[in-house]
This record gives sequence, structure tokens and C-alpha cells, in this order.
Amino acid sequence: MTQTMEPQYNPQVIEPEIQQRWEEQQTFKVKEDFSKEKFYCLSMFPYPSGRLHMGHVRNYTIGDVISRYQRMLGKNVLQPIGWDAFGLPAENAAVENNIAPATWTYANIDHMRAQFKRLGFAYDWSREFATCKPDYYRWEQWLFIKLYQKGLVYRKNAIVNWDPVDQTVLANEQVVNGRGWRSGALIERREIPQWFIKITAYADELLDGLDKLEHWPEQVRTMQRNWIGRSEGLEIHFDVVNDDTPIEIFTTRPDTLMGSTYLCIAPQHPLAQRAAQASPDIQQFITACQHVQTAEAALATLEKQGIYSGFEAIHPLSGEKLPIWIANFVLMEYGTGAVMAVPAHDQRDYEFAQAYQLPIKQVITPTGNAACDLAHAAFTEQGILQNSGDFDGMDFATAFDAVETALQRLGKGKRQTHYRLRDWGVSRQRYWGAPIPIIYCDACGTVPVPEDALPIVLPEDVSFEGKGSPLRNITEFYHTQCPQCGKDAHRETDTFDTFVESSWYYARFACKNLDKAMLDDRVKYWTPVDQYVGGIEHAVMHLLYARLFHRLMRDEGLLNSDEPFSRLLTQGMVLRDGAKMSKSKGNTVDPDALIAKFGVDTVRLFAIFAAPPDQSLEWSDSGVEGCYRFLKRVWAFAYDHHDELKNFSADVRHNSNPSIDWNDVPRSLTSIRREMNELLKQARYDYQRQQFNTVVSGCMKLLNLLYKLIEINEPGYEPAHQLIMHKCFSIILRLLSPIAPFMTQYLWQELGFGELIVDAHWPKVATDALRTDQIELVVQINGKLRSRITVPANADQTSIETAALTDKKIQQHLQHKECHKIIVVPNKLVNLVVQ
RNA sequence: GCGAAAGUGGCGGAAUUGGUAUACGCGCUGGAUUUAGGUUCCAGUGGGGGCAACCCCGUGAGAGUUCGAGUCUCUCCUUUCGCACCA
Repeated sequence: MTQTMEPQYNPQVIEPEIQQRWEEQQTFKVKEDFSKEKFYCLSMFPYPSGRLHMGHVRNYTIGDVISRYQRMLGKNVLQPIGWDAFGLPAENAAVENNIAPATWTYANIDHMRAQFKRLGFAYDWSREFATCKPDYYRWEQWLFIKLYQKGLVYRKNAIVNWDPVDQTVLANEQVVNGRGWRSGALIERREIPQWFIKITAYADELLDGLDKLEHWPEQVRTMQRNWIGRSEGLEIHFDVVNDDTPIEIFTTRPDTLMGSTYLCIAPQHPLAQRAAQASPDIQQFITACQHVQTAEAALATLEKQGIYSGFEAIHPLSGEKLPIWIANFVLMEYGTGAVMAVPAHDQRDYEFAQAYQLPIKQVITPTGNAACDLAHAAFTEQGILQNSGDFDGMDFATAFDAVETALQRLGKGKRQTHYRLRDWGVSRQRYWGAPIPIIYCDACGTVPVPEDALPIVLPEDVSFEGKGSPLRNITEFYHTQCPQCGKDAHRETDTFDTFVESSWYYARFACKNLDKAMLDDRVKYWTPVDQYVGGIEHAVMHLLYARLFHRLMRDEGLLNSDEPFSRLLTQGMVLRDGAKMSKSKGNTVDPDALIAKFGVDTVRLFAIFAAPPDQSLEWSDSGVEGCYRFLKRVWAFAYDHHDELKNFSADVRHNSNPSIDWNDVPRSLTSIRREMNELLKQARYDYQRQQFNTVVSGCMKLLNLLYKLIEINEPGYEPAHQLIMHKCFSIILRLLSPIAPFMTQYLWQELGFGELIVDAHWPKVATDALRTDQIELVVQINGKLRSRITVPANADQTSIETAALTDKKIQQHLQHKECHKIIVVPNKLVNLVVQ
């Protein structure tokens, strides 16, 4: 404890001092003591976009609060950080500023690293890495080849957005209203060969695994379930009149089969192509469909259009001839490229049938006597079959089986499990990404790069104009020899989707410098990640791909668990004036400016206090000032307390608990002590359930309590008074330290509590302090609050009822009325039910 | 369009299991300190009525279950997120 203390809170002086000390002492460098209980806390690593925004500050503060809290609980905590360094923005910046994507990326990383350090996050910086470095991405190239050998990756044609003016492939984000964002040209669908990872081979496991992720938010699990979309249905074949190839469809509603009045096929369906040869109108329609965007949202809101193909299908059971239509909303690449239309019982089919005057045939009637009016909408619920021949009168389940049996007998259909989930296309026609390790040889075909030839290094020193990949023009990259026959060959110029890098980085943090393998046994100690923190926008894609990669690595024998993230916290967005903070909206707040004005602790405190972690946070300048005011009040209290401390008993000063008989202490003091312990109990619970905003409220209440305590004067009971005060302040500092680590560290030492507060014991509740002999109960009449009574804590039901009924206010209310029933909720209330 | 959430004072939010609605903070009003502004401190603050005791209303809208609903169920409205090449 120092002799003097600054009266003014000056974060600009203390924060850099403490930051320097953490760095010098390597306070947060993790010790690999495998005998200790570990806690791996990870926030989704940032894309190095330039500067930190408030969303970053919030995300990484939440992760840091959890890390520091877990460390104070005594665990061996790993909290690493790195950079998701490949991506499209670097290419855009390269075009705009005439700078190589690598140069731009590394400069951003340097800037953001300095910002992270200023924010005081308890990272183990020795494990930092960037995914754009060959010693990282070489291992995903290695894994890709392993998957190739196992048949888990394959190449097939897939659609991209093609900008015919810029002669380049555009991301969905770069297509605005169907046009290229730079060229303004109408985008075309173009089919090119691309690499896919067979995520569908893991569909069942990814789906079933969700049930075990009990510490994930239910909404995320539901979204993933729906994304995978497992459904049971029938695959049905329709023969085509005057054509050899039958049309295959999948339906989850075979009970409506007899109500099918037409079929729809995709414009790219082979049959549609044949139809186009005979009809210029059909050809024109198909050409127009070339401009349908690839994004599903655009597709779904599209005006449904179609044209009769001239072909007819034969209904597999009735033999009826059904017209085959070509429709813009049916996609060749998903499913079979054809659907059976049942306009009476599917809303989309209904609208299409109305628009093109196609017949609507009702085959399902509601159960019971419920009305069913097909004049305005389809009836889409399950019911009882009618107009369906032998199937009439059956319910959904019976009809499902009967239709299946009937079709199977004819060889025209069978039961099938269908997934909405599609295989993961990982090819990107871009420069700034990890090269896909494949070689194309005229003689040998597609040849994977041999393991000992990895990594395939991406040249960083390139001139980048944004028109196609520069890799095609770099001879020493593009031209190579075939690993099998040695003849001239060329490399794949596509790079990996950046989701590949972010799918396994969490595991690499366990063994960052390893150059002999992707992972080693250390990963078995550290994974799974105990706490993962990140935005809800990643609920499906990133989190599903990481769950896939974890299993792929497990099946390579690199890991011994099934899931990458045991617990997930999805934090909300930072809003200002009700809209997401973003450069384009011009409503951002610069964290650096705030830190310069208030210090880091205030910024962190606000990020935590303003909203619960999983909800959106509304920015408020005056709210930040309120947080600053609170920290100043803490400092002011500490300053006075520091001054008073020399008058305190040696026991209290040295934090050795003096023995005090609390039964002998006046109620004015014991009630403060009880309140303090109740607030502590609540704060511990709030930490556990990760509701950190109310932890801050609790600390504010504790400080208010201390100011109340100062006003109390009980001569002869100074030791108890001092003890409560000193203890209460040490509790405030510890509860607050994960959130405002700088000030609390400074005061912890200044007031002689110890050295590093992050190594202090987490405060415990004195349960004896919570005991009370009298309790207050609320008395309600018909659920409305009418009075309060005080009863002994151990009062029985009868005496509580008597106390409630004889209460003066209650008697006034009960005049001339009869009480039927009394409900007593222990420790809470009494409700009198009155006529 | 499909999938997932959210809606509580002037504002951010609290209310652990269905049990005292609005804790804590901001803002505002009044007062103290200060030459002044700022800072700091004290008091008040959901709406309506009443001299007062106190009463009525009140958690997006409407219904329902219950002794009791912000919390559970249904319908609707609004906002946000995701939709496979932004990350």
C-alpha cells in the first residue's frame, strides 16, 4: 500500500502503466499445465478491415470479461486472438487504392493489434497468427487433399454471377438490383466447374449433434436444424410422352399426388432445352431466366413466371397426361430440377395455376367439419383424402404408406430422406485467398498436389486490377509439372472460400507454431472451446462449417471430440438511432476518440452495462458519461477509504478476518451486511448466467450501499463497521475487475488487497449474513397488491393467513365480502381470493 | 418469400421458476456548492384522479389459460438478423 494516492481519477495515466506491466510480466501468457482444469475462451476472430468499430469493442470485451472471470475462478484460461486475413475487401481496397491486398491487410493488422492492446484484452499474444500466411493455410490445403483421397471433395458445375462488362465473377454482395456494382451491367448466370466439400455426408451427424449442444442458444440450434432441413418423402418418376427420359421429383406430400395437375421444370433442365429447339418463344423465356440472381432471397421474391414446354408427363398412378411447364423459380442445381405441382394444396402452385389458368383439383379435406374454401388460397394442412380413388378416406400417414407401396409396385417411386442442405462450394474465382492444391494435366487429368510439395504459396507481390485472377498470368505459379507423369501442366487458379480458414483456426491456436502437422496432442487438452463468443449473423454458416471441419479433423485422427464449441454466446449488434452502426450509414462512433476522452475502462463498462450481451445495444453518449461518473465515484470512495485506512484495526487493514459476534452487532450494521451479501449472491448468479449488465447494476448498488454505511455511526462497533466497509469495497473491485480491469487493478494494489487482482479469489457469500428473523410478505386481494405484513421467518401457514386477514388495510377491503380461498407463496406473498 | 428472434416509463434496461412491474443508469425538474460554466452533492420523477388516506389505468394490439400473466397459448402488427460468393 502506498502512502499517498491521487485524488483525481486519471485513466490516461494509469491505463498505459498497467498495460505495460501486464506485457512485461506476460500476465496472460498461458502456462500449459495439463493437470489443471482448463478454460478455452474464444471470440470470433476479426477480419482486418482497417480500424476497430464499436461492434468489435463489444464482442471482444464480452469475451474478455468471461476469460478474466474464469481465471478468477481458478481455471487455466486460454484466450487467443488472430486474424481472418483473406477476403474480398482487400481486393476492393487494392483496386481503389492501387495497393497490393497483402500490404493493405498487414497494415490493418498492425493498426488493429495496437488498438486491441490499448483495450487491455487478456490475450496470449504469443499465439497470434494471420490466416493469409502459408504456415497456416498449408494445413487446409493438406486436409483438402486428404478429403480428395477419401472422396469427400469433388468437382462439378455450379452457377456464378458473371459480369459481362468487367469479365469477372461477382459475389452476391457485388450485385445490386441485378447489376454489377461497378460496371452497372446486367448480371448473367454462368455455369463453371467448381470444387465442393461433401457436407451432406455429415448431414445426419450435424443434425443429431445439435441435441447435445445444450449450452448453445436454442434459436441457433433451431436455425441450424432448419438449414439442414431433413425431411422424409417420396422420390417419384413421371414418364414423358414422346421422350425417353423420365422426370424425377421429390415430395414430402405424397398424400396429394392425385391432386397433381401439372409439373414444373427448371429452364436449364435437359427437357426444357429440347423444348427450346422447337420454339423461339421458349428459347426467349429461357434466355430471360439467365438474368435471375443466384441469391435465394432474390429468387423467392421473384415474380413467378412460366411457359408451357409442349411436353406432357404421365401421372404414375392415374395415367392422366399432365402438362410440363418451364418455370423461373425451379432451380436445376438444387434437387432434381423438377417439381410436381399440386395447386389445391400448395400456395405457390396455387398462385401459379391461377396465373396460367391451370386446373386446381382438391384431394384433401380438413378433418372434422372445418370449412375449406379454395376460392382464395390453397389448403396446405394435412387432412383426409378425397377424389383419390383407392386412397379416399385415408389420413396423411396412411396415405403416405399406401402411395409409396403403390408406386413401388410399379417401380415408379421410393421413400427417400431429403436434405435442404447442399454441398459446400469452396471455389472462389479470386486472387486473395488460399490456393486450391490441384494440378490439371492433359494426360492424367485432375491431380492433387503431393503432400511434400505443400504449401502452394500465394504470390503476395502482385499487381492487382480486379479483372480476373492475376494468378493466371504469373507463369511461375500457373505453369508446373504433373506430379504423376512429369509433363507440363497447370495449377488451379481458384482459391478457397474464406469460410475454410475460419472453420478450424480455433484448433490451430493450441499449437500455432507446429510445422510438422496440422495439429498435435495439445489440441486434445484445449479443445473443445469452452466458450465461443460472436455475432448472431454467424448462427448458421460459419458455425455449421466449423462443426463440419471439427468432424473432418476428428476423422483424420487429429482430435478426440465431436463438437468444436461447448458453449456459445451470440452477442447483439451495436445500434445508433435504431440502426446498425456502419460506415455506409455514417452513424459510427470511433472507439479511439472515446478512449482518449474517457479511458478504456469507461468504454468497456458502457459496452457491458448498456444491454445484456445477447441483445442489441443502443448507443448513448450520455450513457457513456454515466459510466465515467460511476468510475469516478469508485475512485473518490477509494481515495477517502485509503485515507481512512490508517485508522482501521490492523486485522482489517491486513485482510485477516477479525472474529466478530454478529449477533451482538446493531441491526443498522447487520442489515447492511445482509444486503451486501445478497447483492454479491445476485452478482455471482449474474456472472454465471452471463447477464453482465446487471452485474454492473449490482456494483453500483454496492457502492450506494457503502455511501449509506458511511452515514451510520454506532459507537463501540467500529471493528464491525470497518470490516463491512473494507470487505464490501474489495467485493466491488473484484466483481468489477473483469469489466474495468485497469482501475480495479490499480486500486486493488493501492489499497493493499494484493498484487494482481486477476489472481485474487472470487468473492464468496457469507451465508450466515443472509439469515433474518423477520420477513415482509405482500398481501394481494384477487391478485392486486393491497398491503404488506411482517411475520417471523419461521411462521407457519395458519399464522400467516391470520396475520393477512387481520391486517387493517385488508380488513377495510374485505368489508361485506367473503374470502373463498387463501394462497400463500412462501417468502413472497399471500393472495386472498374474494367474490 | 422462407427460417430465427425482439417489442416494458422521455431513453438504455430490471423483474432467476407464472407471484410486489419499472431495480440500476441516462434524461428531466427543483435545491446546495461555485464569480460563471463545467464538475460534485441532495431531493423528486410511469399516466390519470384526489386536500389527503388512497383509488383507477398501465409491459406493441386483440383474445385465452390461471387465485395471479411482462413471463404460458393463439391470432395480428412492427422492427431486426440469416438465406449458401460480405465476413
